[in-house]
Amino acid sequence: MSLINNPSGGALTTGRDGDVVHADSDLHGAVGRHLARHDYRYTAGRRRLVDTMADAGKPVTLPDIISASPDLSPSSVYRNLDVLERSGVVDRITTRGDHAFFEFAEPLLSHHHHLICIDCGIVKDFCLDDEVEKRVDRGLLEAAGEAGFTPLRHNVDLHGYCPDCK
Amino acid sequence: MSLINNPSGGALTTGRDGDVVHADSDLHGAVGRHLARHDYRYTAGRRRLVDTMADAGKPVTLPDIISASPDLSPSSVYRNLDVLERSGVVDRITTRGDHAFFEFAEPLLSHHHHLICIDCGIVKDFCLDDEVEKRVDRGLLEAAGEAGFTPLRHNVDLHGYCPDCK
DNA sequence: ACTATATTGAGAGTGAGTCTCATAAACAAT
DNA sequence: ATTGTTTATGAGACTCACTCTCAATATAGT
Repeated sequence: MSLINNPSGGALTTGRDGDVVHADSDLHGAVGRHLARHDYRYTAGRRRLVDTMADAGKPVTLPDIISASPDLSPSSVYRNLDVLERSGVVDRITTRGDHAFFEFAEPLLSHHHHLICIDCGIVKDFCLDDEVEKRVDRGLLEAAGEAGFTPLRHNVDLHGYCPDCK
Repeated sequence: MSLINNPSGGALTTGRDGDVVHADSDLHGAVGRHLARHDYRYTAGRRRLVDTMADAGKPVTLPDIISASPDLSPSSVYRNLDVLERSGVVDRITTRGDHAFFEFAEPLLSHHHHLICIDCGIVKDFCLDDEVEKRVDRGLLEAAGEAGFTPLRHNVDLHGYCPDCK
Protein backbone atom coordinates (compact mmCIF):
# COMPACT_ATOMS: atom_id res chain seq x y z
CA MET A 1 0.00 0.00 0.00
CA SER A 2 1.43 3.36 -0.96
CA LEU A 3 0.62 6.92 0.04
CA ILE A 4 -2.89 8.16 -0.35
CA ASN A 5 -3.53 10.71 -3.02
CA ASN A 6 -2.77 14.20 -1.77
CA PRO A 7 -3.06 17.09 -4.23
CA SER A 8 -1.31 19.59 -1.98
CA GLY A 9 1.86 17.55 -2.24
CA GLY A 10 2.56 17.31 1.50
CA ALA A 11 1.70 14.60 4.00
CA LEU A 12 -1.87 14.34 5.21
CA THR A 13 -1.64 15.68 8.70
CA THR A 14 -4.79 17.44 9.84
CA GLY A 15 -8.49 16.87 10.20
CA ARG A 16 -11.45 17.44 12.44
CA ASP A 17 -11.86 13.87 13.62
CA GLY A 18 -9.86 10.80 14.40
CA ASP A 19 -10.46 9.09 11.10
CA VAL A 20 -8.24 11.25 8.98
CA VAL A 21 -5.63 8.96 7.51
CA HIS A 22 -2.06 10.12 7.87
CA ALA A 23 0.52 9.25 5.29
CA ASP A 24 1.77 6.24 7.20
CA SER A 25 -1.12 5.45 9.46
CA ASP A 26 -3.79 2.83 9.39
CA LEU A 27 -5.98 3.21 6.33
CA HIS A 28 -7.54 -0.21 6.75
CA GLY A 29 -8.41 0.54 10.35
CA ALA A 30 -10.30 3.65 9.36
CA VAL A 31 -12.09 1.93 6.49
CA GLY A 32 -13.00 -0.99 8.74
CA ARG A 33 -14.51 1.40 11.28
CA HIS A 34 -16.62 3.07 8.60
CA LEU A 35 -17.86 -0.28 7.32
CA ALA A 36 -18.60 -1.60 10.81
CA ARG A 37 -20.63 1.51 11.56
CA HIS A 38 -22.88 0.46 8.67
CA ASP A 39 -22.90 -3.26 9.53
CA TYR A 40 -20.71 -4.25 6.62
CA ARG A 41 -17.80 -6.70 6.83
CA TYR A 42 -14.30 -5.76 5.82
CA THR A 43 -13.54 -8.76 3.64
CA ALA A 44 -10.40 -9.70 1.75
CA GLY A 45 -11.88 -8.50 -1.55
CA ARG A 46 -12.72 -5.11 -0.06
CA ARG A 47 -9.19 -4.80 1.31
CA ARG A 48 -7.80 -5.58 -2.12
CA LEU A 49 -10.03 -2.89 -3.60
CA VAL A 50 -8.98 -0.31 -1.01
CA ASP A 51 -5.31 -1.16 -1.57
CA THR A 52 -5.70 -0.83 -5.32
CA MET A 53 -7.31 2.60 -4.98
CA ALA A 54 -4.65 3.73 -2.49
CA ASP A 55 -1.88 2.55 -4.82
CA ALA A 56 -3.39 4.49 -7.71
CA GLY A 57 -3.23 7.72 -5.71
CA LYS A 58 -5.78 9.43 -7.96
CA PRO A 59 -9.41 9.05 -9.00
CA VAL A 60 -9.88 5.73 -10.81
CA THR A 61 -12.45 4.03 -13.03
CA LEU A 62 -13.51 0.41 -12.99
CA PRO A 63 -11.16 -0.50 -15.87
CA ASP A 64 -8.31 1.17 -13.94
CA ILE A 65 -9.05 -1.02 -10.94
CA ILE A 66 -9.41 -4.24 -12.92
CA SER A 67 -6.27 -3.70 -14.95
CA ALA A 68 -4.30 -3.02 -11.76
CA SER A 69 -5.85 -6.02 -10.00
CA PRO A 70 -7.10 -8.43 -12.66
CA ASP A 71 -8.12 -11.10 -10.18
CA LEU A 72 -10.88 -8.88 -8.78
CA SER A 73 -14.31 -9.63 -10.19
CA PRO A 74 -15.94 -6.65 -11.91
CA SER A 75 -19.38 -7.33 -10.49
CA SER A 76 -17.97 -7.54 -6.96
CA VAL A 77 -15.94 -4.39 -7.45
CA TYR A 78 -19.03 -2.49 -8.55
CA ARG A 79 -20.96 -3.87 -5.60
CA ASN A 80 -18.17 -3.03 -3.18
CA LEU A 81 -17.66 0.47 -4.52
CA ASP A 82 -21.34 0.96 -3.77
CA VAL A 83 -20.90 -0.39 -0.25
CA LEU A 84 -17.85 1.82 0.31
CA GLU A 85 -19.76 4.81 -0.97
CA ARG A 86 -22.71 4.14 1.35
CA SER A 87 -20.24 3.85 4.23
CA GLY A 88 -18.62 7.20 3.43
CA VAL A 89 -15.28 5.67 2.42
CA VAL A 90 -15.47 6.47 -1.27
CA ASP A 91 -16.92 9.26 -3.43
CA ARG A 92 -18.26 8.69 -6.92
CA ILE A 93 -17.42 11.32 -9.55
CA THR A 94 -19.79 11.24 -12.50
CA THR A 95 -18.38 12.78 -15.70
CA ARG A 96 -19.25 12.72 -19.38
CA GLY A 97 -16.78 9.93 -20.01
CA ASP A 98 -17.86 6.33 -20.28
CA HIS A 99 -16.95 5.38 -16.72
CA ALA A 100 -17.53 6.94 -13.32
CA PHE A 101 -14.45 7.81 -11.25
CA PHE A 102 -13.99 6.81 -7.62
CA GLU A 103 -11.69 8.17 -4.94
CA PHE A 104 -11.44 8.16 -1.16
CA ALA A 105 -13.96 10.44 0.50
CA GLU A 106 -13.33 13.05 3.12
CA PRO A 107 -12.27 12.75 5.88
CA LEU A 108 -10.08 9.88 4.61
CA LEU A 109 -8.68 12.29 2.06
CA SER A 110 -8.12 15.98 2.69
CA HIS A 111 -10.60 18.42 1.20
CA HIS A 112 -9.96 19.12 -2.47
CA HIS A 113 -11.66 19.66 -5.84
CA HIS A 114 -11.55 18.43 -9.41
CA LEU A 115 -10.31 19.47 -12.82
CA ILE A 116 -12.47 17.56 -15.31
CA CYS A 117 -11.66 17.25 -19.02
CA ILE A 118 -14.83 17.77 -21.02
CA ASP A 119 -13.42 15.68 -23.85
CA CYS A 120 -11.99 12.50 -22.31
CA GLY A 121 -13.53 12.91 -18.85
CA ILE A 122 -10.30 12.44 -16.92
CA VAL A 123 -10.30 13.83 -13.36
CA LYS A 124 -7.41 15.51 -11.54
CA ASP A 125 -7.43 16.78 -7.96
CA PHE A 126 -6.50 20.25 -6.73
CA CYS A 127 -6.94 22.47 -3.65
CA LEU A 128 -8.29 25.96 -3.04
CA ASP A 129 -6.90 28.11 -0.24
CA ASP A 130 -8.74 28.20 3.07
CA GLU A 131 -10.06 31.72 2.68
CA VAL A 132 -11.85 30.86 -0.55
CA GLU A 133 -13.14 27.62 0.92
CA LYS A 134 -14.70 29.38 3.89
CA ARG A 135 -16.49 31.89 1.70
CA VAL A 136 -17.79 29.18 -0.61
CA ASP A 137 -19.03 27.19 2.37
CA ARG A 138 -20.92 30.14 3.77
CA GLY A 139 -22.52 30.93 0.42
CA LEU A 140 -23.55 27.34 -0.11
CA LEU A 141 -25.07 26.91 3.34
CA GLU A 142 -27.20 29.97 2.77
CA ALA A 143 -28.37 28.78 -0.65
CA ALA A 144 -29.11 25.28 0.63
CA GLY A 145 -31.17 26.62 3.49
CA GLU A 146 -33.29 28.77 1.23
CA ALA A 147 -34.03 25.82 -1.05
CA GLY A 148 -34.78 23.35 1.74
CA PHE A 149 -31.79 21.19 0.84
CA THR A 150 -29.83 19.30 3.48
CA PRO A 151 -26.19 19.96 2.55
CA LEU A 152 -23.67 17.14 2.74
CA ARG A 153 -20.67 18.32 0.72
CA HIS A 154 -19.76 20.71 -2.03
CA ASN A 155 -17.93 20.16 -5.28
CA VAL A 156 -15.99 22.91 -6.99
CA ASP A 157 -15.17 21.51 -10.40
CA LEU A 158 -13.34 23.18 -13.22
CA HIS A 159 -14.31 21.94 -16.67
CA GLY A 160 -11.91 22.38 -19.56
CA TYR A 161 -9.41 20.51 -21.68
CA CYS A 162 -6.63 18.40 -20.23
CA PRO A 163 -3.11 18.68 -21.71
CA ASP A 164 -3.72 15.60 -23.90
CA CYS A 165 -7.04 16.78 -25.37
CA LYS A 166 -6.06 20.40 -25.91
CA MET B 1 -42.66 30.67 -24.64
CA SER B 2 -42.32 31.83 -21.06
CA LEU B 3 -39.53 33.41 -19.09
CA ILE B 4 -36.18 31.76 -18.98
CA ASN B 5 -35.12 30.20 -15.73
CA ASN B 6 -33.55 32.76 -13.45
CA PRO B 7 -32.49 31.68 -9.98
CA SER B 8 -31.89 35.19 -8.70
CA GLY B 9 -35.56 35.98 -9.12
CA GLY B 10 -35.11 39.19 -11.15
CA ALA B 11 -35.10 39.80 -14.86
CA LEU B 12 -32.02 38.81 -16.83
CA THR B 13 -30.44 42.13 -17.56
CA THR B 14 -26.68 41.95 -17.75
CA GLY B 15 -23.89 40.21 -19.59
CA ARG B 16 -20.58 40.71 -21.29
CA ASP B 17 -21.83 40.26 -24.81
CA GLY B 18 -24.84 40.89 -26.95
CA ASP B 19 -26.23 37.38 -26.73
CA VAL B 20 -27.51 37.51 -23.18
CA VAL B 21 -31.22 36.90 -23.39
CA HIS B 22 -33.39 39.34 -21.49
CA ALA B 23 -36.66 38.26 -20.02
CA ASP B 24 -38.68 39.47 -22.97
CA SER B 25 -36.15 39.52 -25.74
CA ASP B 26 -35.35 37.25 -28.63
CA LEU B 27 -34.27 33.85 -27.37
CA HIS B 28 -34.66 32.26 -30.79
CA GLY B 29 -32.52 34.93 -32.38
CA ALA B 30 -29.68 34.26 -29.96
CA VAL B 31 -29.95 30.49 -30.36
CA GLY B 32 -30.04 30.84 -34.13
CA ARG B 33 -26.88 32.92 -34.05
CA HIS B 34 -25.09 30.32 -31.96
CA LEU B 35 -26.16 27.53 -34.31
CA ALA B 36 -25.20 29.49 -37.44
CA ARG B 37 -21.75 30.13 -35.97
CA HIS B 38 -21.30 26.36 -35.97
CA ASP B 39 -22.94 25.78 -39.39
CA TYR B 40 -26.05 24.21 -37.97
CA ARG B 41 -29.59 25.00 -39.12
CA TYR B 42 -32.25 26.25 -36.75
CA THR B 43 -35.01 23.85 -37.77
CA ALA B 44 -38.59 23.60 -36.56
CA GLY B 45 -37.74 20.66 -34.31
CA ARG B 46 -34.90 22.57 -32.67
CA ARG B 47 -37.21 25.53 -32.05
CA ARG B 48 -39.73 23.23 -30.42
CA LEU B 49 -36.99 21.85 -28.20
CA VAL B 50 -35.77 25.32 -27.21
CA ASP B 51 -39.34 26.41 -26.45
CA THR B 52 -39.94 23.34 -24.33
CA MET B 53 -36.81 23.98 -22.30
CA ALA B 54 -37.65 27.66 -21.91
CA ASP B 55 -41.17 26.80 -20.75
CA ALA B 56 -39.80 24.41 -18.14
CA GLY B 57 -37.69 27.18 -16.60
CA LYS B 58 -35.44 24.70 -14.82
CA PRO B 59 -32.99 21.90 -15.70
CA VAL B 60 -34.83 19.12 -17.52
CA THR B 61 -34.26 15.49 -18.48
CA LEU B 62 -35.23 13.75 -21.70
CA PRO B 63 -38.44 12.32 -20.16
CA ASP B 64 -39.32 15.84 -19.00
CA ILE B 65 -38.96 17.11 -22.55
CA ILE B 66 -40.88 14.27 -24.17
CA SER B 67 -43.75 14.40 -21.70
CA ALA B 68 -44.06 18.16 -22.24
CA SER B 69 -43.82 17.79 -26.05
CA PRO B 70 -44.79 14.22 -26.92
CA ASP B 71 -44.61 14.78 -30.65
CA LEU B 72 -40.84 15.28 -30.49
CA SER B 73 -38.85 12.18 -31.40
CA PRO B 74 -36.52 11.00 -28.62
CA SER B 75 -33.68 10.19 -30.96
CA SER B 76 -33.87 13.63 -32.55
CA VAL B 77 -34.07 15.32 -29.17
CA TYR B 78 -30.93 13.54 -28.02
CA ARG B 79 -29.20 14.46 -31.26
CA ASN B 80 -30.33 18.07 -31.03
CA LEU B 81 -29.37 18.44 -27.40
CA ASP B 82 -25.93 17.37 -28.53
CA VAL B 83 -25.95 19.94 -31.34
CA LEU B 84 -27.13 22.65 -28.94
CA GLU B 85 -24.42 21.69 -26.47
CA ARG B 86 -21.71 21.83 -29.14
CA SER B 87 -23.03 25.25 -30.14
CA GLY B 88 -22.86 26.57 -26.59
CA VAL B 89 -26.63 26.91 -26.23
CA VAL B 90 -27.15 24.16 -23.69
CA ASP B 91 -25.18 22.64 -20.79
CA ARG B 92 -25.40 19.00 -19.80
CA ILE B 93 -25.52 18.21 -16.07
CA THR B 94 -24.52 14.63 -15.30
CA THR B 95 -25.80 13.32 -11.95
CA ARG B 96 -26.24 9.93 -10.31
CA GLY B 97 -29.83 9.76 -11.46
CA ASP B 98 -30.86 7.76 -14.50
CA HIS B 99 -30.99 10.73 -16.86
CA ALA B 100 -28.76 13.67 -17.59
CA PHE B 101 -30.20 17.17 -17.04
CA PHE B 102 -30.02 19.95 -19.61
CA GLU B 103 -30.40 23.70 -19.24
CA PHE B 104 -29.50 26.83 -21.18
CA ALA B 105 -25.81 27.65 -21.04
CA GLU B 106 -24.22 30.94 -20.20
CA PRO B 107 -24.40 33.55 -21.55
CA LEU B 108 -28.01 32.69 -22.47
CA LEU B 109 -28.66 32.19 -18.79
CA SER B 110 -26.99 34.21 -16.04
CA HIS B 111 -24.18 32.59 -14.10
CA HIS B 112 -25.40 30.23 -11.40
CA HIS B 113 -24.75 26.88 -9.71
CA HIS B 114 -26.53 23.68 -8.75
CA LEU B 115 -27.99 21.96 -5.72
CA ILE B 116 -27.96 18.26 -6.56
CA CYS B 117 -29.85 15.62 -4.59
CA ILE B 118 -27.59 12.61 -4.07
CA ASP B 119 -30.62 10.35 -3.79
CA CYS B 120 -32.97 11.22 -6.67
CA GLY B 121 -30.50 13.35 -8.67
CA ILE B 122 -32.80 16.35 -9.10
CA VAL B 123 -31.05 19.63 -9.90
CA LYS B 124 -31.98 23.11 -8.63
CA ASP B 125 -30.26 26.38 -9.53
CA PHE B 126 -28.86 29.00 -7.18
CA CYS B 127 -26.45 31.96 -7.23
CA LEU B 128 -23.40 32.97 -5.22
CA ASP B 129 -22.59 36.63 -4.62
CA ASP B 130 -20.09 38.36 -6.90
CA GLU B 131 -17.32 38.59 -4.32
CA VAL B 132 -17.28 34.83 -3.78
CA GLU B 133 -17.47 34.21 -7.51
CA LYS B 134 -14.42 36.35 -8.20
CA ARG B 135 -12.34 34.61 -5.59
CA VAL B 136 -13.37 31.18 -6.85
CA ASP B 137 -12.50 32.21 -10.39
CA ARG B 138 -9.05 33.37 -9.38
CA GLY B 139 -8.36 30.20 -7.41
CA LEU B 140 -9.50 28.00 -10.27
CA LEU B 141 -7.44 29.79 -12.92
CA GLU B 142 -4.36 29.33 -10.81
CA ALA B 143 -5.02 25.62 -10.24
CA ALA B 144 -5.80 25.03 -13.91
CA GLY B 145 -2.61 26.72 -15.01
CA GLU B 146 -0.49 24.58 -12.72
CA ALA B 147 -2.09 21.38 -14.04
CA GLY B 148 -1.86 22.35 -17.71
CA PHE B 149 -5.64 22.43 -18.06
CA THR B 150 -7.37 24.88 -20.40
CA PRO B 151 -10.26 26.23 -18.32
CA LEU B 152 -13.68 26.69 -19.89
CA ARG B 153 -16.11 27.04 -17.02
CA HIS B 154 -16.50 26.14 -13.37
CA ASN B 155 -19.22 24.32 -11.52
CA VAL B 156 -19.92 24.89 -7.85
CA ASP B 157 -22.31 22.14 -6.89
CA LEU B 158 -23.77 21.41 -3.51
CA HIS B 159 -24.62 17.76 -2.94
CA GLY B 160 -27.19 16.82 -0.33
CA TYR B 161 -30.78 15.74 0.10
CA CYS B 162 -33.68 17.58 -1.49
CA PRO B 163 -36.79 18.26 0.61
CA ASP B 164 -38.51 15.16 -0.83
CA CYS B 165 -35.65 12.73 -0.14
CA LYS B 166 -34.73 14.03 3.31
C1' DA C 1 -37.60 24.56 -59.76
C1' DC C 2 -33.23 22.05 -59.18
C1' DT C 3 -29.26 20.43 -56.78
C1' DA C 4 -26.52 19.68 -52.82
C1' DT C 5 -26.43 19.29 -48.09
C1' DA C 6 -28.34 18.81 -43.49
C1' DT C 7 -32.00 16.87 -40.60
C1' DT C 8 -35.47 13.64 -39.23
C1' DG C 9 -37.53 9.41 -37.13
C1' DA C 10 -37.96 4.54 -36.22
C1' DG C 11 -35.69 1.03 -34.78
C1' DA C 12 -31.46 -1.62 -34.14
C1' DG C 13 -27.29 -1.56 -31.53
C1' DT C 14 -23.94 -0.51 -27.62
C1' DG C 15 -22.16 -0.87 -23.18
C1' DA C 16 -21.74 0.68 -18.24
C1' DG C 17 -23.73 -0.75 -14.46
C1' DT C 18 -27.17 -3.85 -11.86
C1' DC C 19 -29.47 -8.10 -10.64
C1' DT C 20 -29.83 -13.20 -9.85
C1' DC C 21 -28.64 -17.14 -7.58
C1' DA C 22 -25.93 -20.90 -6.30
C1' DT C 23 -21.61 -21.22 -3.76
C1' DA C 24 -18.36 -19.66 -0.32
C1' DA C 25 -16.63 -17.03 3.31
C1' DA C 26 -17.16 -14.57 7.82
C1' DC C 27 -19.08 -14.24 12.31
C1' DA C 28 -21.47 -15.96 16.88
C1' DA C 29 -22.42 -19.21 20.22
C1' DT C 30 -21.99 -23.16 22.13
C1' DA D 1 -13.29 -26.95 16.48
C1' DT D 2 -18.38 -27.51 14.99
C1' DT D 3 -22.59 -26.04 13.87
C1' DG D 4 -25.81 -22.58 12.44
C1' DT D 5 -26.76 -18.01 10.55
C1' DT D 6 -25.84 -14.23 8.01
C1' DT D 7 -23.31 -11.83 4.56
C1' DA D 8 -20.24 -11.70 0.46
C1' DT D 9 -18.68 -13.56 -3.93
C1' DG D 10 -18.57 -14.32 -9.00
C1' DA D 11 -20.29 -15.52 -13.57
C1' DG D 12 -23.35 -14.29 -16.49
C1' DA D 13 -27.99 -12.66 -17.72
C1' DC D 14 -30.28 -8.44 -17.89
C1' DT D 15 -31.64 -3.31 -18.03
C1' DC D 16 -32.04 0.85 -20.12
C1' DA D 17 -29.99 5.50 -21.26
C1' DC D 18 -28.04 6.79 -25.05
C1' DT D 19 -26.03 6.37 -29.83
C1' DC D 20 -25.92 4.77 -34.49
C1' DT D 21 -27.95 3.53 -39.12
C1' DC D 22 -30.25 4.63 -43.11
C1' DA D 23 -33.95 5.71 -46.08
C1' DA D 24 -37.08 9.58 -46.36
C1' DT D 25 -37.61 14.55 -45.87
C1' DA D 26 -36.70 19.38 -45.16
C1' DT D 27 -33.66 23.37 -45.91
C1' DA D 28 -30.45 26.71 -48.33
C1' DG D 29 -28.26 28.38 -52.33
C1' DT D 30 -28.37 29.27 -57.25
